[in-house]
Amino acid sequence: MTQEELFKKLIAHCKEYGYIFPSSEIYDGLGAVYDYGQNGVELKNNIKRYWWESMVKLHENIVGIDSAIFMHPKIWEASGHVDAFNDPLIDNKDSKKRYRADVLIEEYIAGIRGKIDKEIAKGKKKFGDAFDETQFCATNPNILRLVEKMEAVQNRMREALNSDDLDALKNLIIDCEIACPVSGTRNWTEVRRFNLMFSTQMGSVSNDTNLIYLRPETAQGIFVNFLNVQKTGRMKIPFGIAQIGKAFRNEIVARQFIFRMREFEQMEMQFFVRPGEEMKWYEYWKKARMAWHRLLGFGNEKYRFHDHDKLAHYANAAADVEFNFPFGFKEVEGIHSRTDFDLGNHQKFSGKKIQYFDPDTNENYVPYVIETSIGVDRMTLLVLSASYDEETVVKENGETDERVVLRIPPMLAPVKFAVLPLVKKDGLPEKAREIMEILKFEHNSQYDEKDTIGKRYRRHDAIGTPFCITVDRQTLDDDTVTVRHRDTMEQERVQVSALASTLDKLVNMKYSLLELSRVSEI
RNA sequence: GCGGAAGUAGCUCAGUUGGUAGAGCAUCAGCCUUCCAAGCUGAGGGUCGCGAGUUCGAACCUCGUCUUCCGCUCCA
Repeated sequence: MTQEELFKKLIAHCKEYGYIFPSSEIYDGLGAVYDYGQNGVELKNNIKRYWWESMVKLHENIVGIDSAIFMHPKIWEASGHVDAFNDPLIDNKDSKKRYRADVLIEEYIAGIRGKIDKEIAKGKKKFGDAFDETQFCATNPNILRLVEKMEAVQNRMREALNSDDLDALKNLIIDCEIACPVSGTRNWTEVRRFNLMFSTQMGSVSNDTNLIYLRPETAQGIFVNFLNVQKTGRMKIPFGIAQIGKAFRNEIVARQFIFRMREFEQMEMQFFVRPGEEMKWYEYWKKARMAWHRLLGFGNEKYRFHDHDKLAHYANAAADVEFNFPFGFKEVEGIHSRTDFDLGNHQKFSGKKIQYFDPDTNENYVPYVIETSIGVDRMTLLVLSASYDEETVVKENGETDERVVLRIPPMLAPVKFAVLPLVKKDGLPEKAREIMEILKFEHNSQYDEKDTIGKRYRRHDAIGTPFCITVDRQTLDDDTVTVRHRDTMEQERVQVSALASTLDKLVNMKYSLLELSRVSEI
């Protein structure tokens, strides 16, 4: 089976077993929007809890917040999103390549500048020591012509960008005879502007409304609350603020199931540090985050770091945690050293002093920030794709059979226990209900008496239930049940009175967190 | 956005040169009772993605449109 087939099967499985549905499906769906079903929401909540507790519960210097999706429009100017997320784009119809229209023109201008430099170099060679660059440029006809052309192009571009005239940009590209570097043709589409931020209006009176953006990332909610949290929580640097929440990006291309959605959920933690110490903490968080991933036990070889060469406008170091999805190694989490860019810019744009007085150094400064930012939906997809397995089982009579099993780490599984009476008579259902009444207060449990026991086991394999507890006639005699393990299909007999405590060790998240706190110590 | 592939029951898919829809599994009810999915009986469920066009007649042909998957690009 190819990875592509596997991915398609996974998507079908997610729908069939109540994990993930296309949004608005009865109306033909809505592009790149998905809903989580009865099992998906449990898995997603467990992932969020694993993250939140590993951050907020295990670190006494990390606290959480929950900031609003609507924020003051100026925040997105300060963060750089208004500029960075608002590109004029143009496609070459032959090569199918997409470019930023202004970048194409900038490159063209750079080309002219190169020609001018060449002319100057020629002049230098010709006149030697007597060469006067200013004089030369003011008189050389070739240079004068090139400069005039360059300035004309620059002016036209500036004018077009300032007046938001996309047709003028297109015309400029046509007039300059700019060709696609790949195809070499000048077969261009219209210039279009893609604002990656969703917007809406705030205020109900139409002529008195403000344009409000849906946040494209949760991080800014943390930065603008830096002082609130630092002061009210009496936080001392280094400390972190964590947040889980929805963010929205109007992606041009949103695909690959829940990997890239227009509405998505992030788990972000901004860690504030003393300037100059950021690289130490950057390394710390790279290590700590990788440990968090690896503890899930999907195999260390499925993860790798991708260090960025080209950095975003806010960062001085950045790495991605990549996971080997069915469609290749892709980013699931980013760890960024954001310097003082965000807090500094908010200080500038808001006019409020956003600084920290460090009692150890007796200094006031704008803290540096290390960010860890992970996509909840991507993490959910990671768990599902890593857990999905089609296993060939050999039956007692020698025949082979296939079972589909989601090997979700027990602490993340939507349903922990299934309580099953072997048959639907002789008081077994009643006994099973009794056990159910105990277990349902411990962990998410399901009762099922329909169909043969084998069918029920397979049904729970398919949704990833780690343990099936089967009540048989022997249970009525000695108060023991069979515990059937999802991964090995092995069974053991356990006293009903010991059931909750025995199984708790296998499914309770706290044991994993304990393990994590050991491995992340530096 | 452009190109490629696809869309028929909850799922996987049949459906002949155009003649008003089928199977298996699943679901529900009942019978049976057996620790690894296929025992028996019965039932429900589809305006064939949507909209036009051609035709006496369209799941099938034509056009448009929507959605999904793959490639290009970006990112959590």
